[in-house]
Amino acid sequence: MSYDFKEIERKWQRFWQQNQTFKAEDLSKAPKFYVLDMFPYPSGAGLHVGHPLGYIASDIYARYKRHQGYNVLHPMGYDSFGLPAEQYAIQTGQHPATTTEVNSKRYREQLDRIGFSLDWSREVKTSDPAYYKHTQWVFIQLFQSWYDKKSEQAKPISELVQCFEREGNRLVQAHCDSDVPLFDAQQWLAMSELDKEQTLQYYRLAFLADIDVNWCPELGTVLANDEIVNGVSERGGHPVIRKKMRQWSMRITAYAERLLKGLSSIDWPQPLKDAQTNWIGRSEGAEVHFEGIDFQAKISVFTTRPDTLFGVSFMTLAPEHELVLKITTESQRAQVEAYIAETAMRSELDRMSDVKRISGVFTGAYVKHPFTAEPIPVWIGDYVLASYGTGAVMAVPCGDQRDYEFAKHFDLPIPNIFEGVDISQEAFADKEKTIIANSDFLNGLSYAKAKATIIARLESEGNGRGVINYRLRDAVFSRQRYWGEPFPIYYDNGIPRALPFEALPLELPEVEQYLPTPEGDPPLGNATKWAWNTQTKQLVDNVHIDHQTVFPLELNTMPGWAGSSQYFNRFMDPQNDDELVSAERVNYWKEVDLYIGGSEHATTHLLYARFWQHFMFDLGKVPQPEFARKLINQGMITGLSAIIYRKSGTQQYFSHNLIDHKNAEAPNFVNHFEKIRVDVSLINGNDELDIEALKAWQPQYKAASFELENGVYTVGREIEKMSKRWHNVVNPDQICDQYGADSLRLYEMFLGPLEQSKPWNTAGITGVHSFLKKLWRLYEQFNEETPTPENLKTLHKTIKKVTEDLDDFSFNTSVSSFMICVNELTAQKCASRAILEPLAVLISPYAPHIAEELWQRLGHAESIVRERFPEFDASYLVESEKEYPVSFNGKLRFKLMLPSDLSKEAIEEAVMKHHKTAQQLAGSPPKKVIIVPGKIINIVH
RNA sequence: GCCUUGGUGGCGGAAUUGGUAGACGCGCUGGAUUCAAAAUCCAGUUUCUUCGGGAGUGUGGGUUCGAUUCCCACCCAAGGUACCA
Repeated sequence: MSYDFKEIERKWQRFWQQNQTFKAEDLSKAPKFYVLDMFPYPSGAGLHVGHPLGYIASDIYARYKRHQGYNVLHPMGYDSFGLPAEQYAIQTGQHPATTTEVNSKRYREQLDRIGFSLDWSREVKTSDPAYYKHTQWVFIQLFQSWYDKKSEQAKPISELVQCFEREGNRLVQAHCDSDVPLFDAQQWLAMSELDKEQTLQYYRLAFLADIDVNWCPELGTVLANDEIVNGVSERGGHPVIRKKMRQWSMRITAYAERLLKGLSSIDWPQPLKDAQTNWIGRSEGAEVHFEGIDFQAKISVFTTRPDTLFGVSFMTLAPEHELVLKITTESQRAQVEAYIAETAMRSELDRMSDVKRISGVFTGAYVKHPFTAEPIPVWIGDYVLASYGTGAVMAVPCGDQRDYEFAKHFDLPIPNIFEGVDISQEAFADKEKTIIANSDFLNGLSYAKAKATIIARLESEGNGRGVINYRLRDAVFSRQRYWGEPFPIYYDNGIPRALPFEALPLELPEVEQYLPTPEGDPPLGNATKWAWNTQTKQLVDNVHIDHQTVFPLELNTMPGWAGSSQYFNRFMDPQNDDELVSAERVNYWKEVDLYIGGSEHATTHLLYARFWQHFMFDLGKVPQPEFARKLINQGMITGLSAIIYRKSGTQQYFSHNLIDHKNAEAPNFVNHFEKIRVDVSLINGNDELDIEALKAWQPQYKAASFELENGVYTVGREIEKMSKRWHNVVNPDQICDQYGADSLRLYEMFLGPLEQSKPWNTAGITGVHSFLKKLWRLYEQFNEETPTPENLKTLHKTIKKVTEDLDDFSFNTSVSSFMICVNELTAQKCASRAILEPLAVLISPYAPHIAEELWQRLGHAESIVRERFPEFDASYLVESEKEYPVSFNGKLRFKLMLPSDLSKEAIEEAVMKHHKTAQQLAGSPPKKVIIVPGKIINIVH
């Protein structure tokens, strides 16, 4: 009987489904293990072979852990809110929910064919009201919380209100807006409801604020910084402008320090940790206040080099700085205003394209140096950002290259405050080698000492303080879109109020059009009827849920990352209607033990999800502040595009090597041809084009002529992202049809290290496929014979390697080990049950369908899934490796390799024996004998 | 510019703590089987060579008896980030 993978795979997929083999048991006595993939957005294009890479790896690991006796949670769902479905809706009128439904069904079919051991009973969709009810709940909790710096955690806003009623806000240490006014209890009590609320908005973790946003007129929506690439929207490439709008924000900055510190407690890839660290951008320094000389104000600057305070020769403000117009002298006013207008005009794109340009204007104003009282001129310049630090810098040209260039350009003084340093060509910024000079009480001090000294002095004299600054900004949380979670918020005379939990979910209403309203409201402004939890209708009856009338609803929706920020907890308890997750369940499953997904989410999903998890931890709802203990970034599988070359202006196509790709003078230089990408399925393993198939593919090639080399047309190849556009997409269904799911799984792993990105090339799959056929044959006539030592060595060598590989996620080399194992056993003519049984278990995480079938063939009635993973026995290897010889490499060096677990006596004996041999061969006694314990002995002449 | 990761045959990639570089697979060459093909199996496949042996893991140094592996400098590629004071 031959290896009929189609039949086998169908049979076992059905078996697993019918028996619910992979259903995770909640609150089991067995140790838990939670393996999670980043859930996909179900796009219309379906899966290509790049998508399942991470899923296959996590599936292998999940199956391995089951073999080790763990109760494994391995769920899957869909991140189903998103812009493509909405844009499709705008174009076709098709409801995004319908599109999403169709697409996720297709995803499910494709995933099922690969044979994943997923617990589908826990499937979640972020666009499902039963799911986003809990996303809305988290939002309400954030809205009802503030961050207490004293205890370093979030607390209920009601506590804050009590405190205000008791003593005002003077003693409150909260993470809040810097410009919150101070008040006492009486003043608080005297405030109107609206004023009270506006004050609370400075403290809430989810709050409304007028902020400068990136507005994309084309999409009619606000974009986050990370949704903009090179000044245009990531999706669609539309222009983006700056605009002030009232928006919901998330006070993620409150958690900056904890998000930074938390990184050391989790096992995530270093590049990802670095990306988050840089994104948070902690810098330690000082705030220094400079008194105005001819105006009544202080200007504060943030600096990381307070030690260079005596090197200040001017100050630069951002053009948007609030004091600019106030301090500008009459003689400079025209120039300053012109400069401000000019910078406001410049788009982000312009600013980025010439960052090297030096520009600025003198305001005419002076401030006083806090120690020398020298007058310091105040300039404005667009290299200073309004949104970082205080929007003002003290310029120390001798110690900062940008200040240096600015000073050179405008002919400002460059005083030197460094001992023994030449600054005639460039600034000196090496902190480690700094010795301060010409700086009064700082002379002779190092960077660190000078910094500490001056901060102490600034603080004692009241003109500054040590501060820690972060680059991280609060996250804008409103989107002017339809296809997202509605905010559970209504407005009572302009006061935002949260809906009661009993009214949730506040469902996404039907609309006629998915575009903004003529009045410029978001798409939800088109809705006339809203649905809410009818069971509790009476509870919200006093809230007219109809934005047309007394209590308008919030019309924005939440951004894409809202739904993915707690889904990992929801999988623990997906049917729970009362809570996001019950305490009982989350205390059993705790956290994700292995999380696999792409690195593109480093500063978005992964940062926001950590933020929400820390918040949930503060609420006491989850036992761990970090949601994923270990994370692996799988690499991207790129496509290998196939290119044919058409001579410009003709219908003649030239084979790849008939074209000169380098020499621009050649008549057949590549520039005289058009590069056209054709479907990769038209190409065979040798890069040869099937011309007849090409003609059948697109009619335009029927009339074309082809210039061949050696009778074939060879295509050019280029590695690019897999995309329909480039015709280089390989569909996993095709592979499953032709070679089977087990071949696909093995091949994706065999392609290379999991974390590395690599091109897909279907040609190589025959290797793993014929391996499976060999494996199949090996089991064809199993017997009950006792295995030979040689057989056992082969088996245990493989067990050792595969176990090690699984433990450090080098799945690619395991596939090689399996191949070697099967080749050796075939050569040894071994079909002993004692060998084949453990081998089937060993291989089952990688190729589960064939393993199940072989297991059954060995006479087992039960599925292989709960079988224990075979244990490695070192004695089988040692026995046969004792034979290792002394080697003589021609350079009077002798090496003796011994098995790793010999006794000390045995090693000494071996050394003495080979010492003699060495002497005989070399004609002289060895100079030295190097013994690396347990491993290798070198005898050197 | 800065941060990170990487650079090994025609190709994807192996190589324990430094210890026979190129495992395994693809491709290619030759052979067996076959009327023939497919499939399968066997052998060979870094490179140069006067067949003795040289050279060789991006480049140049260093440490070492010994370096793909460790250290220093540089080059190249990919990804992230950017006037962050």
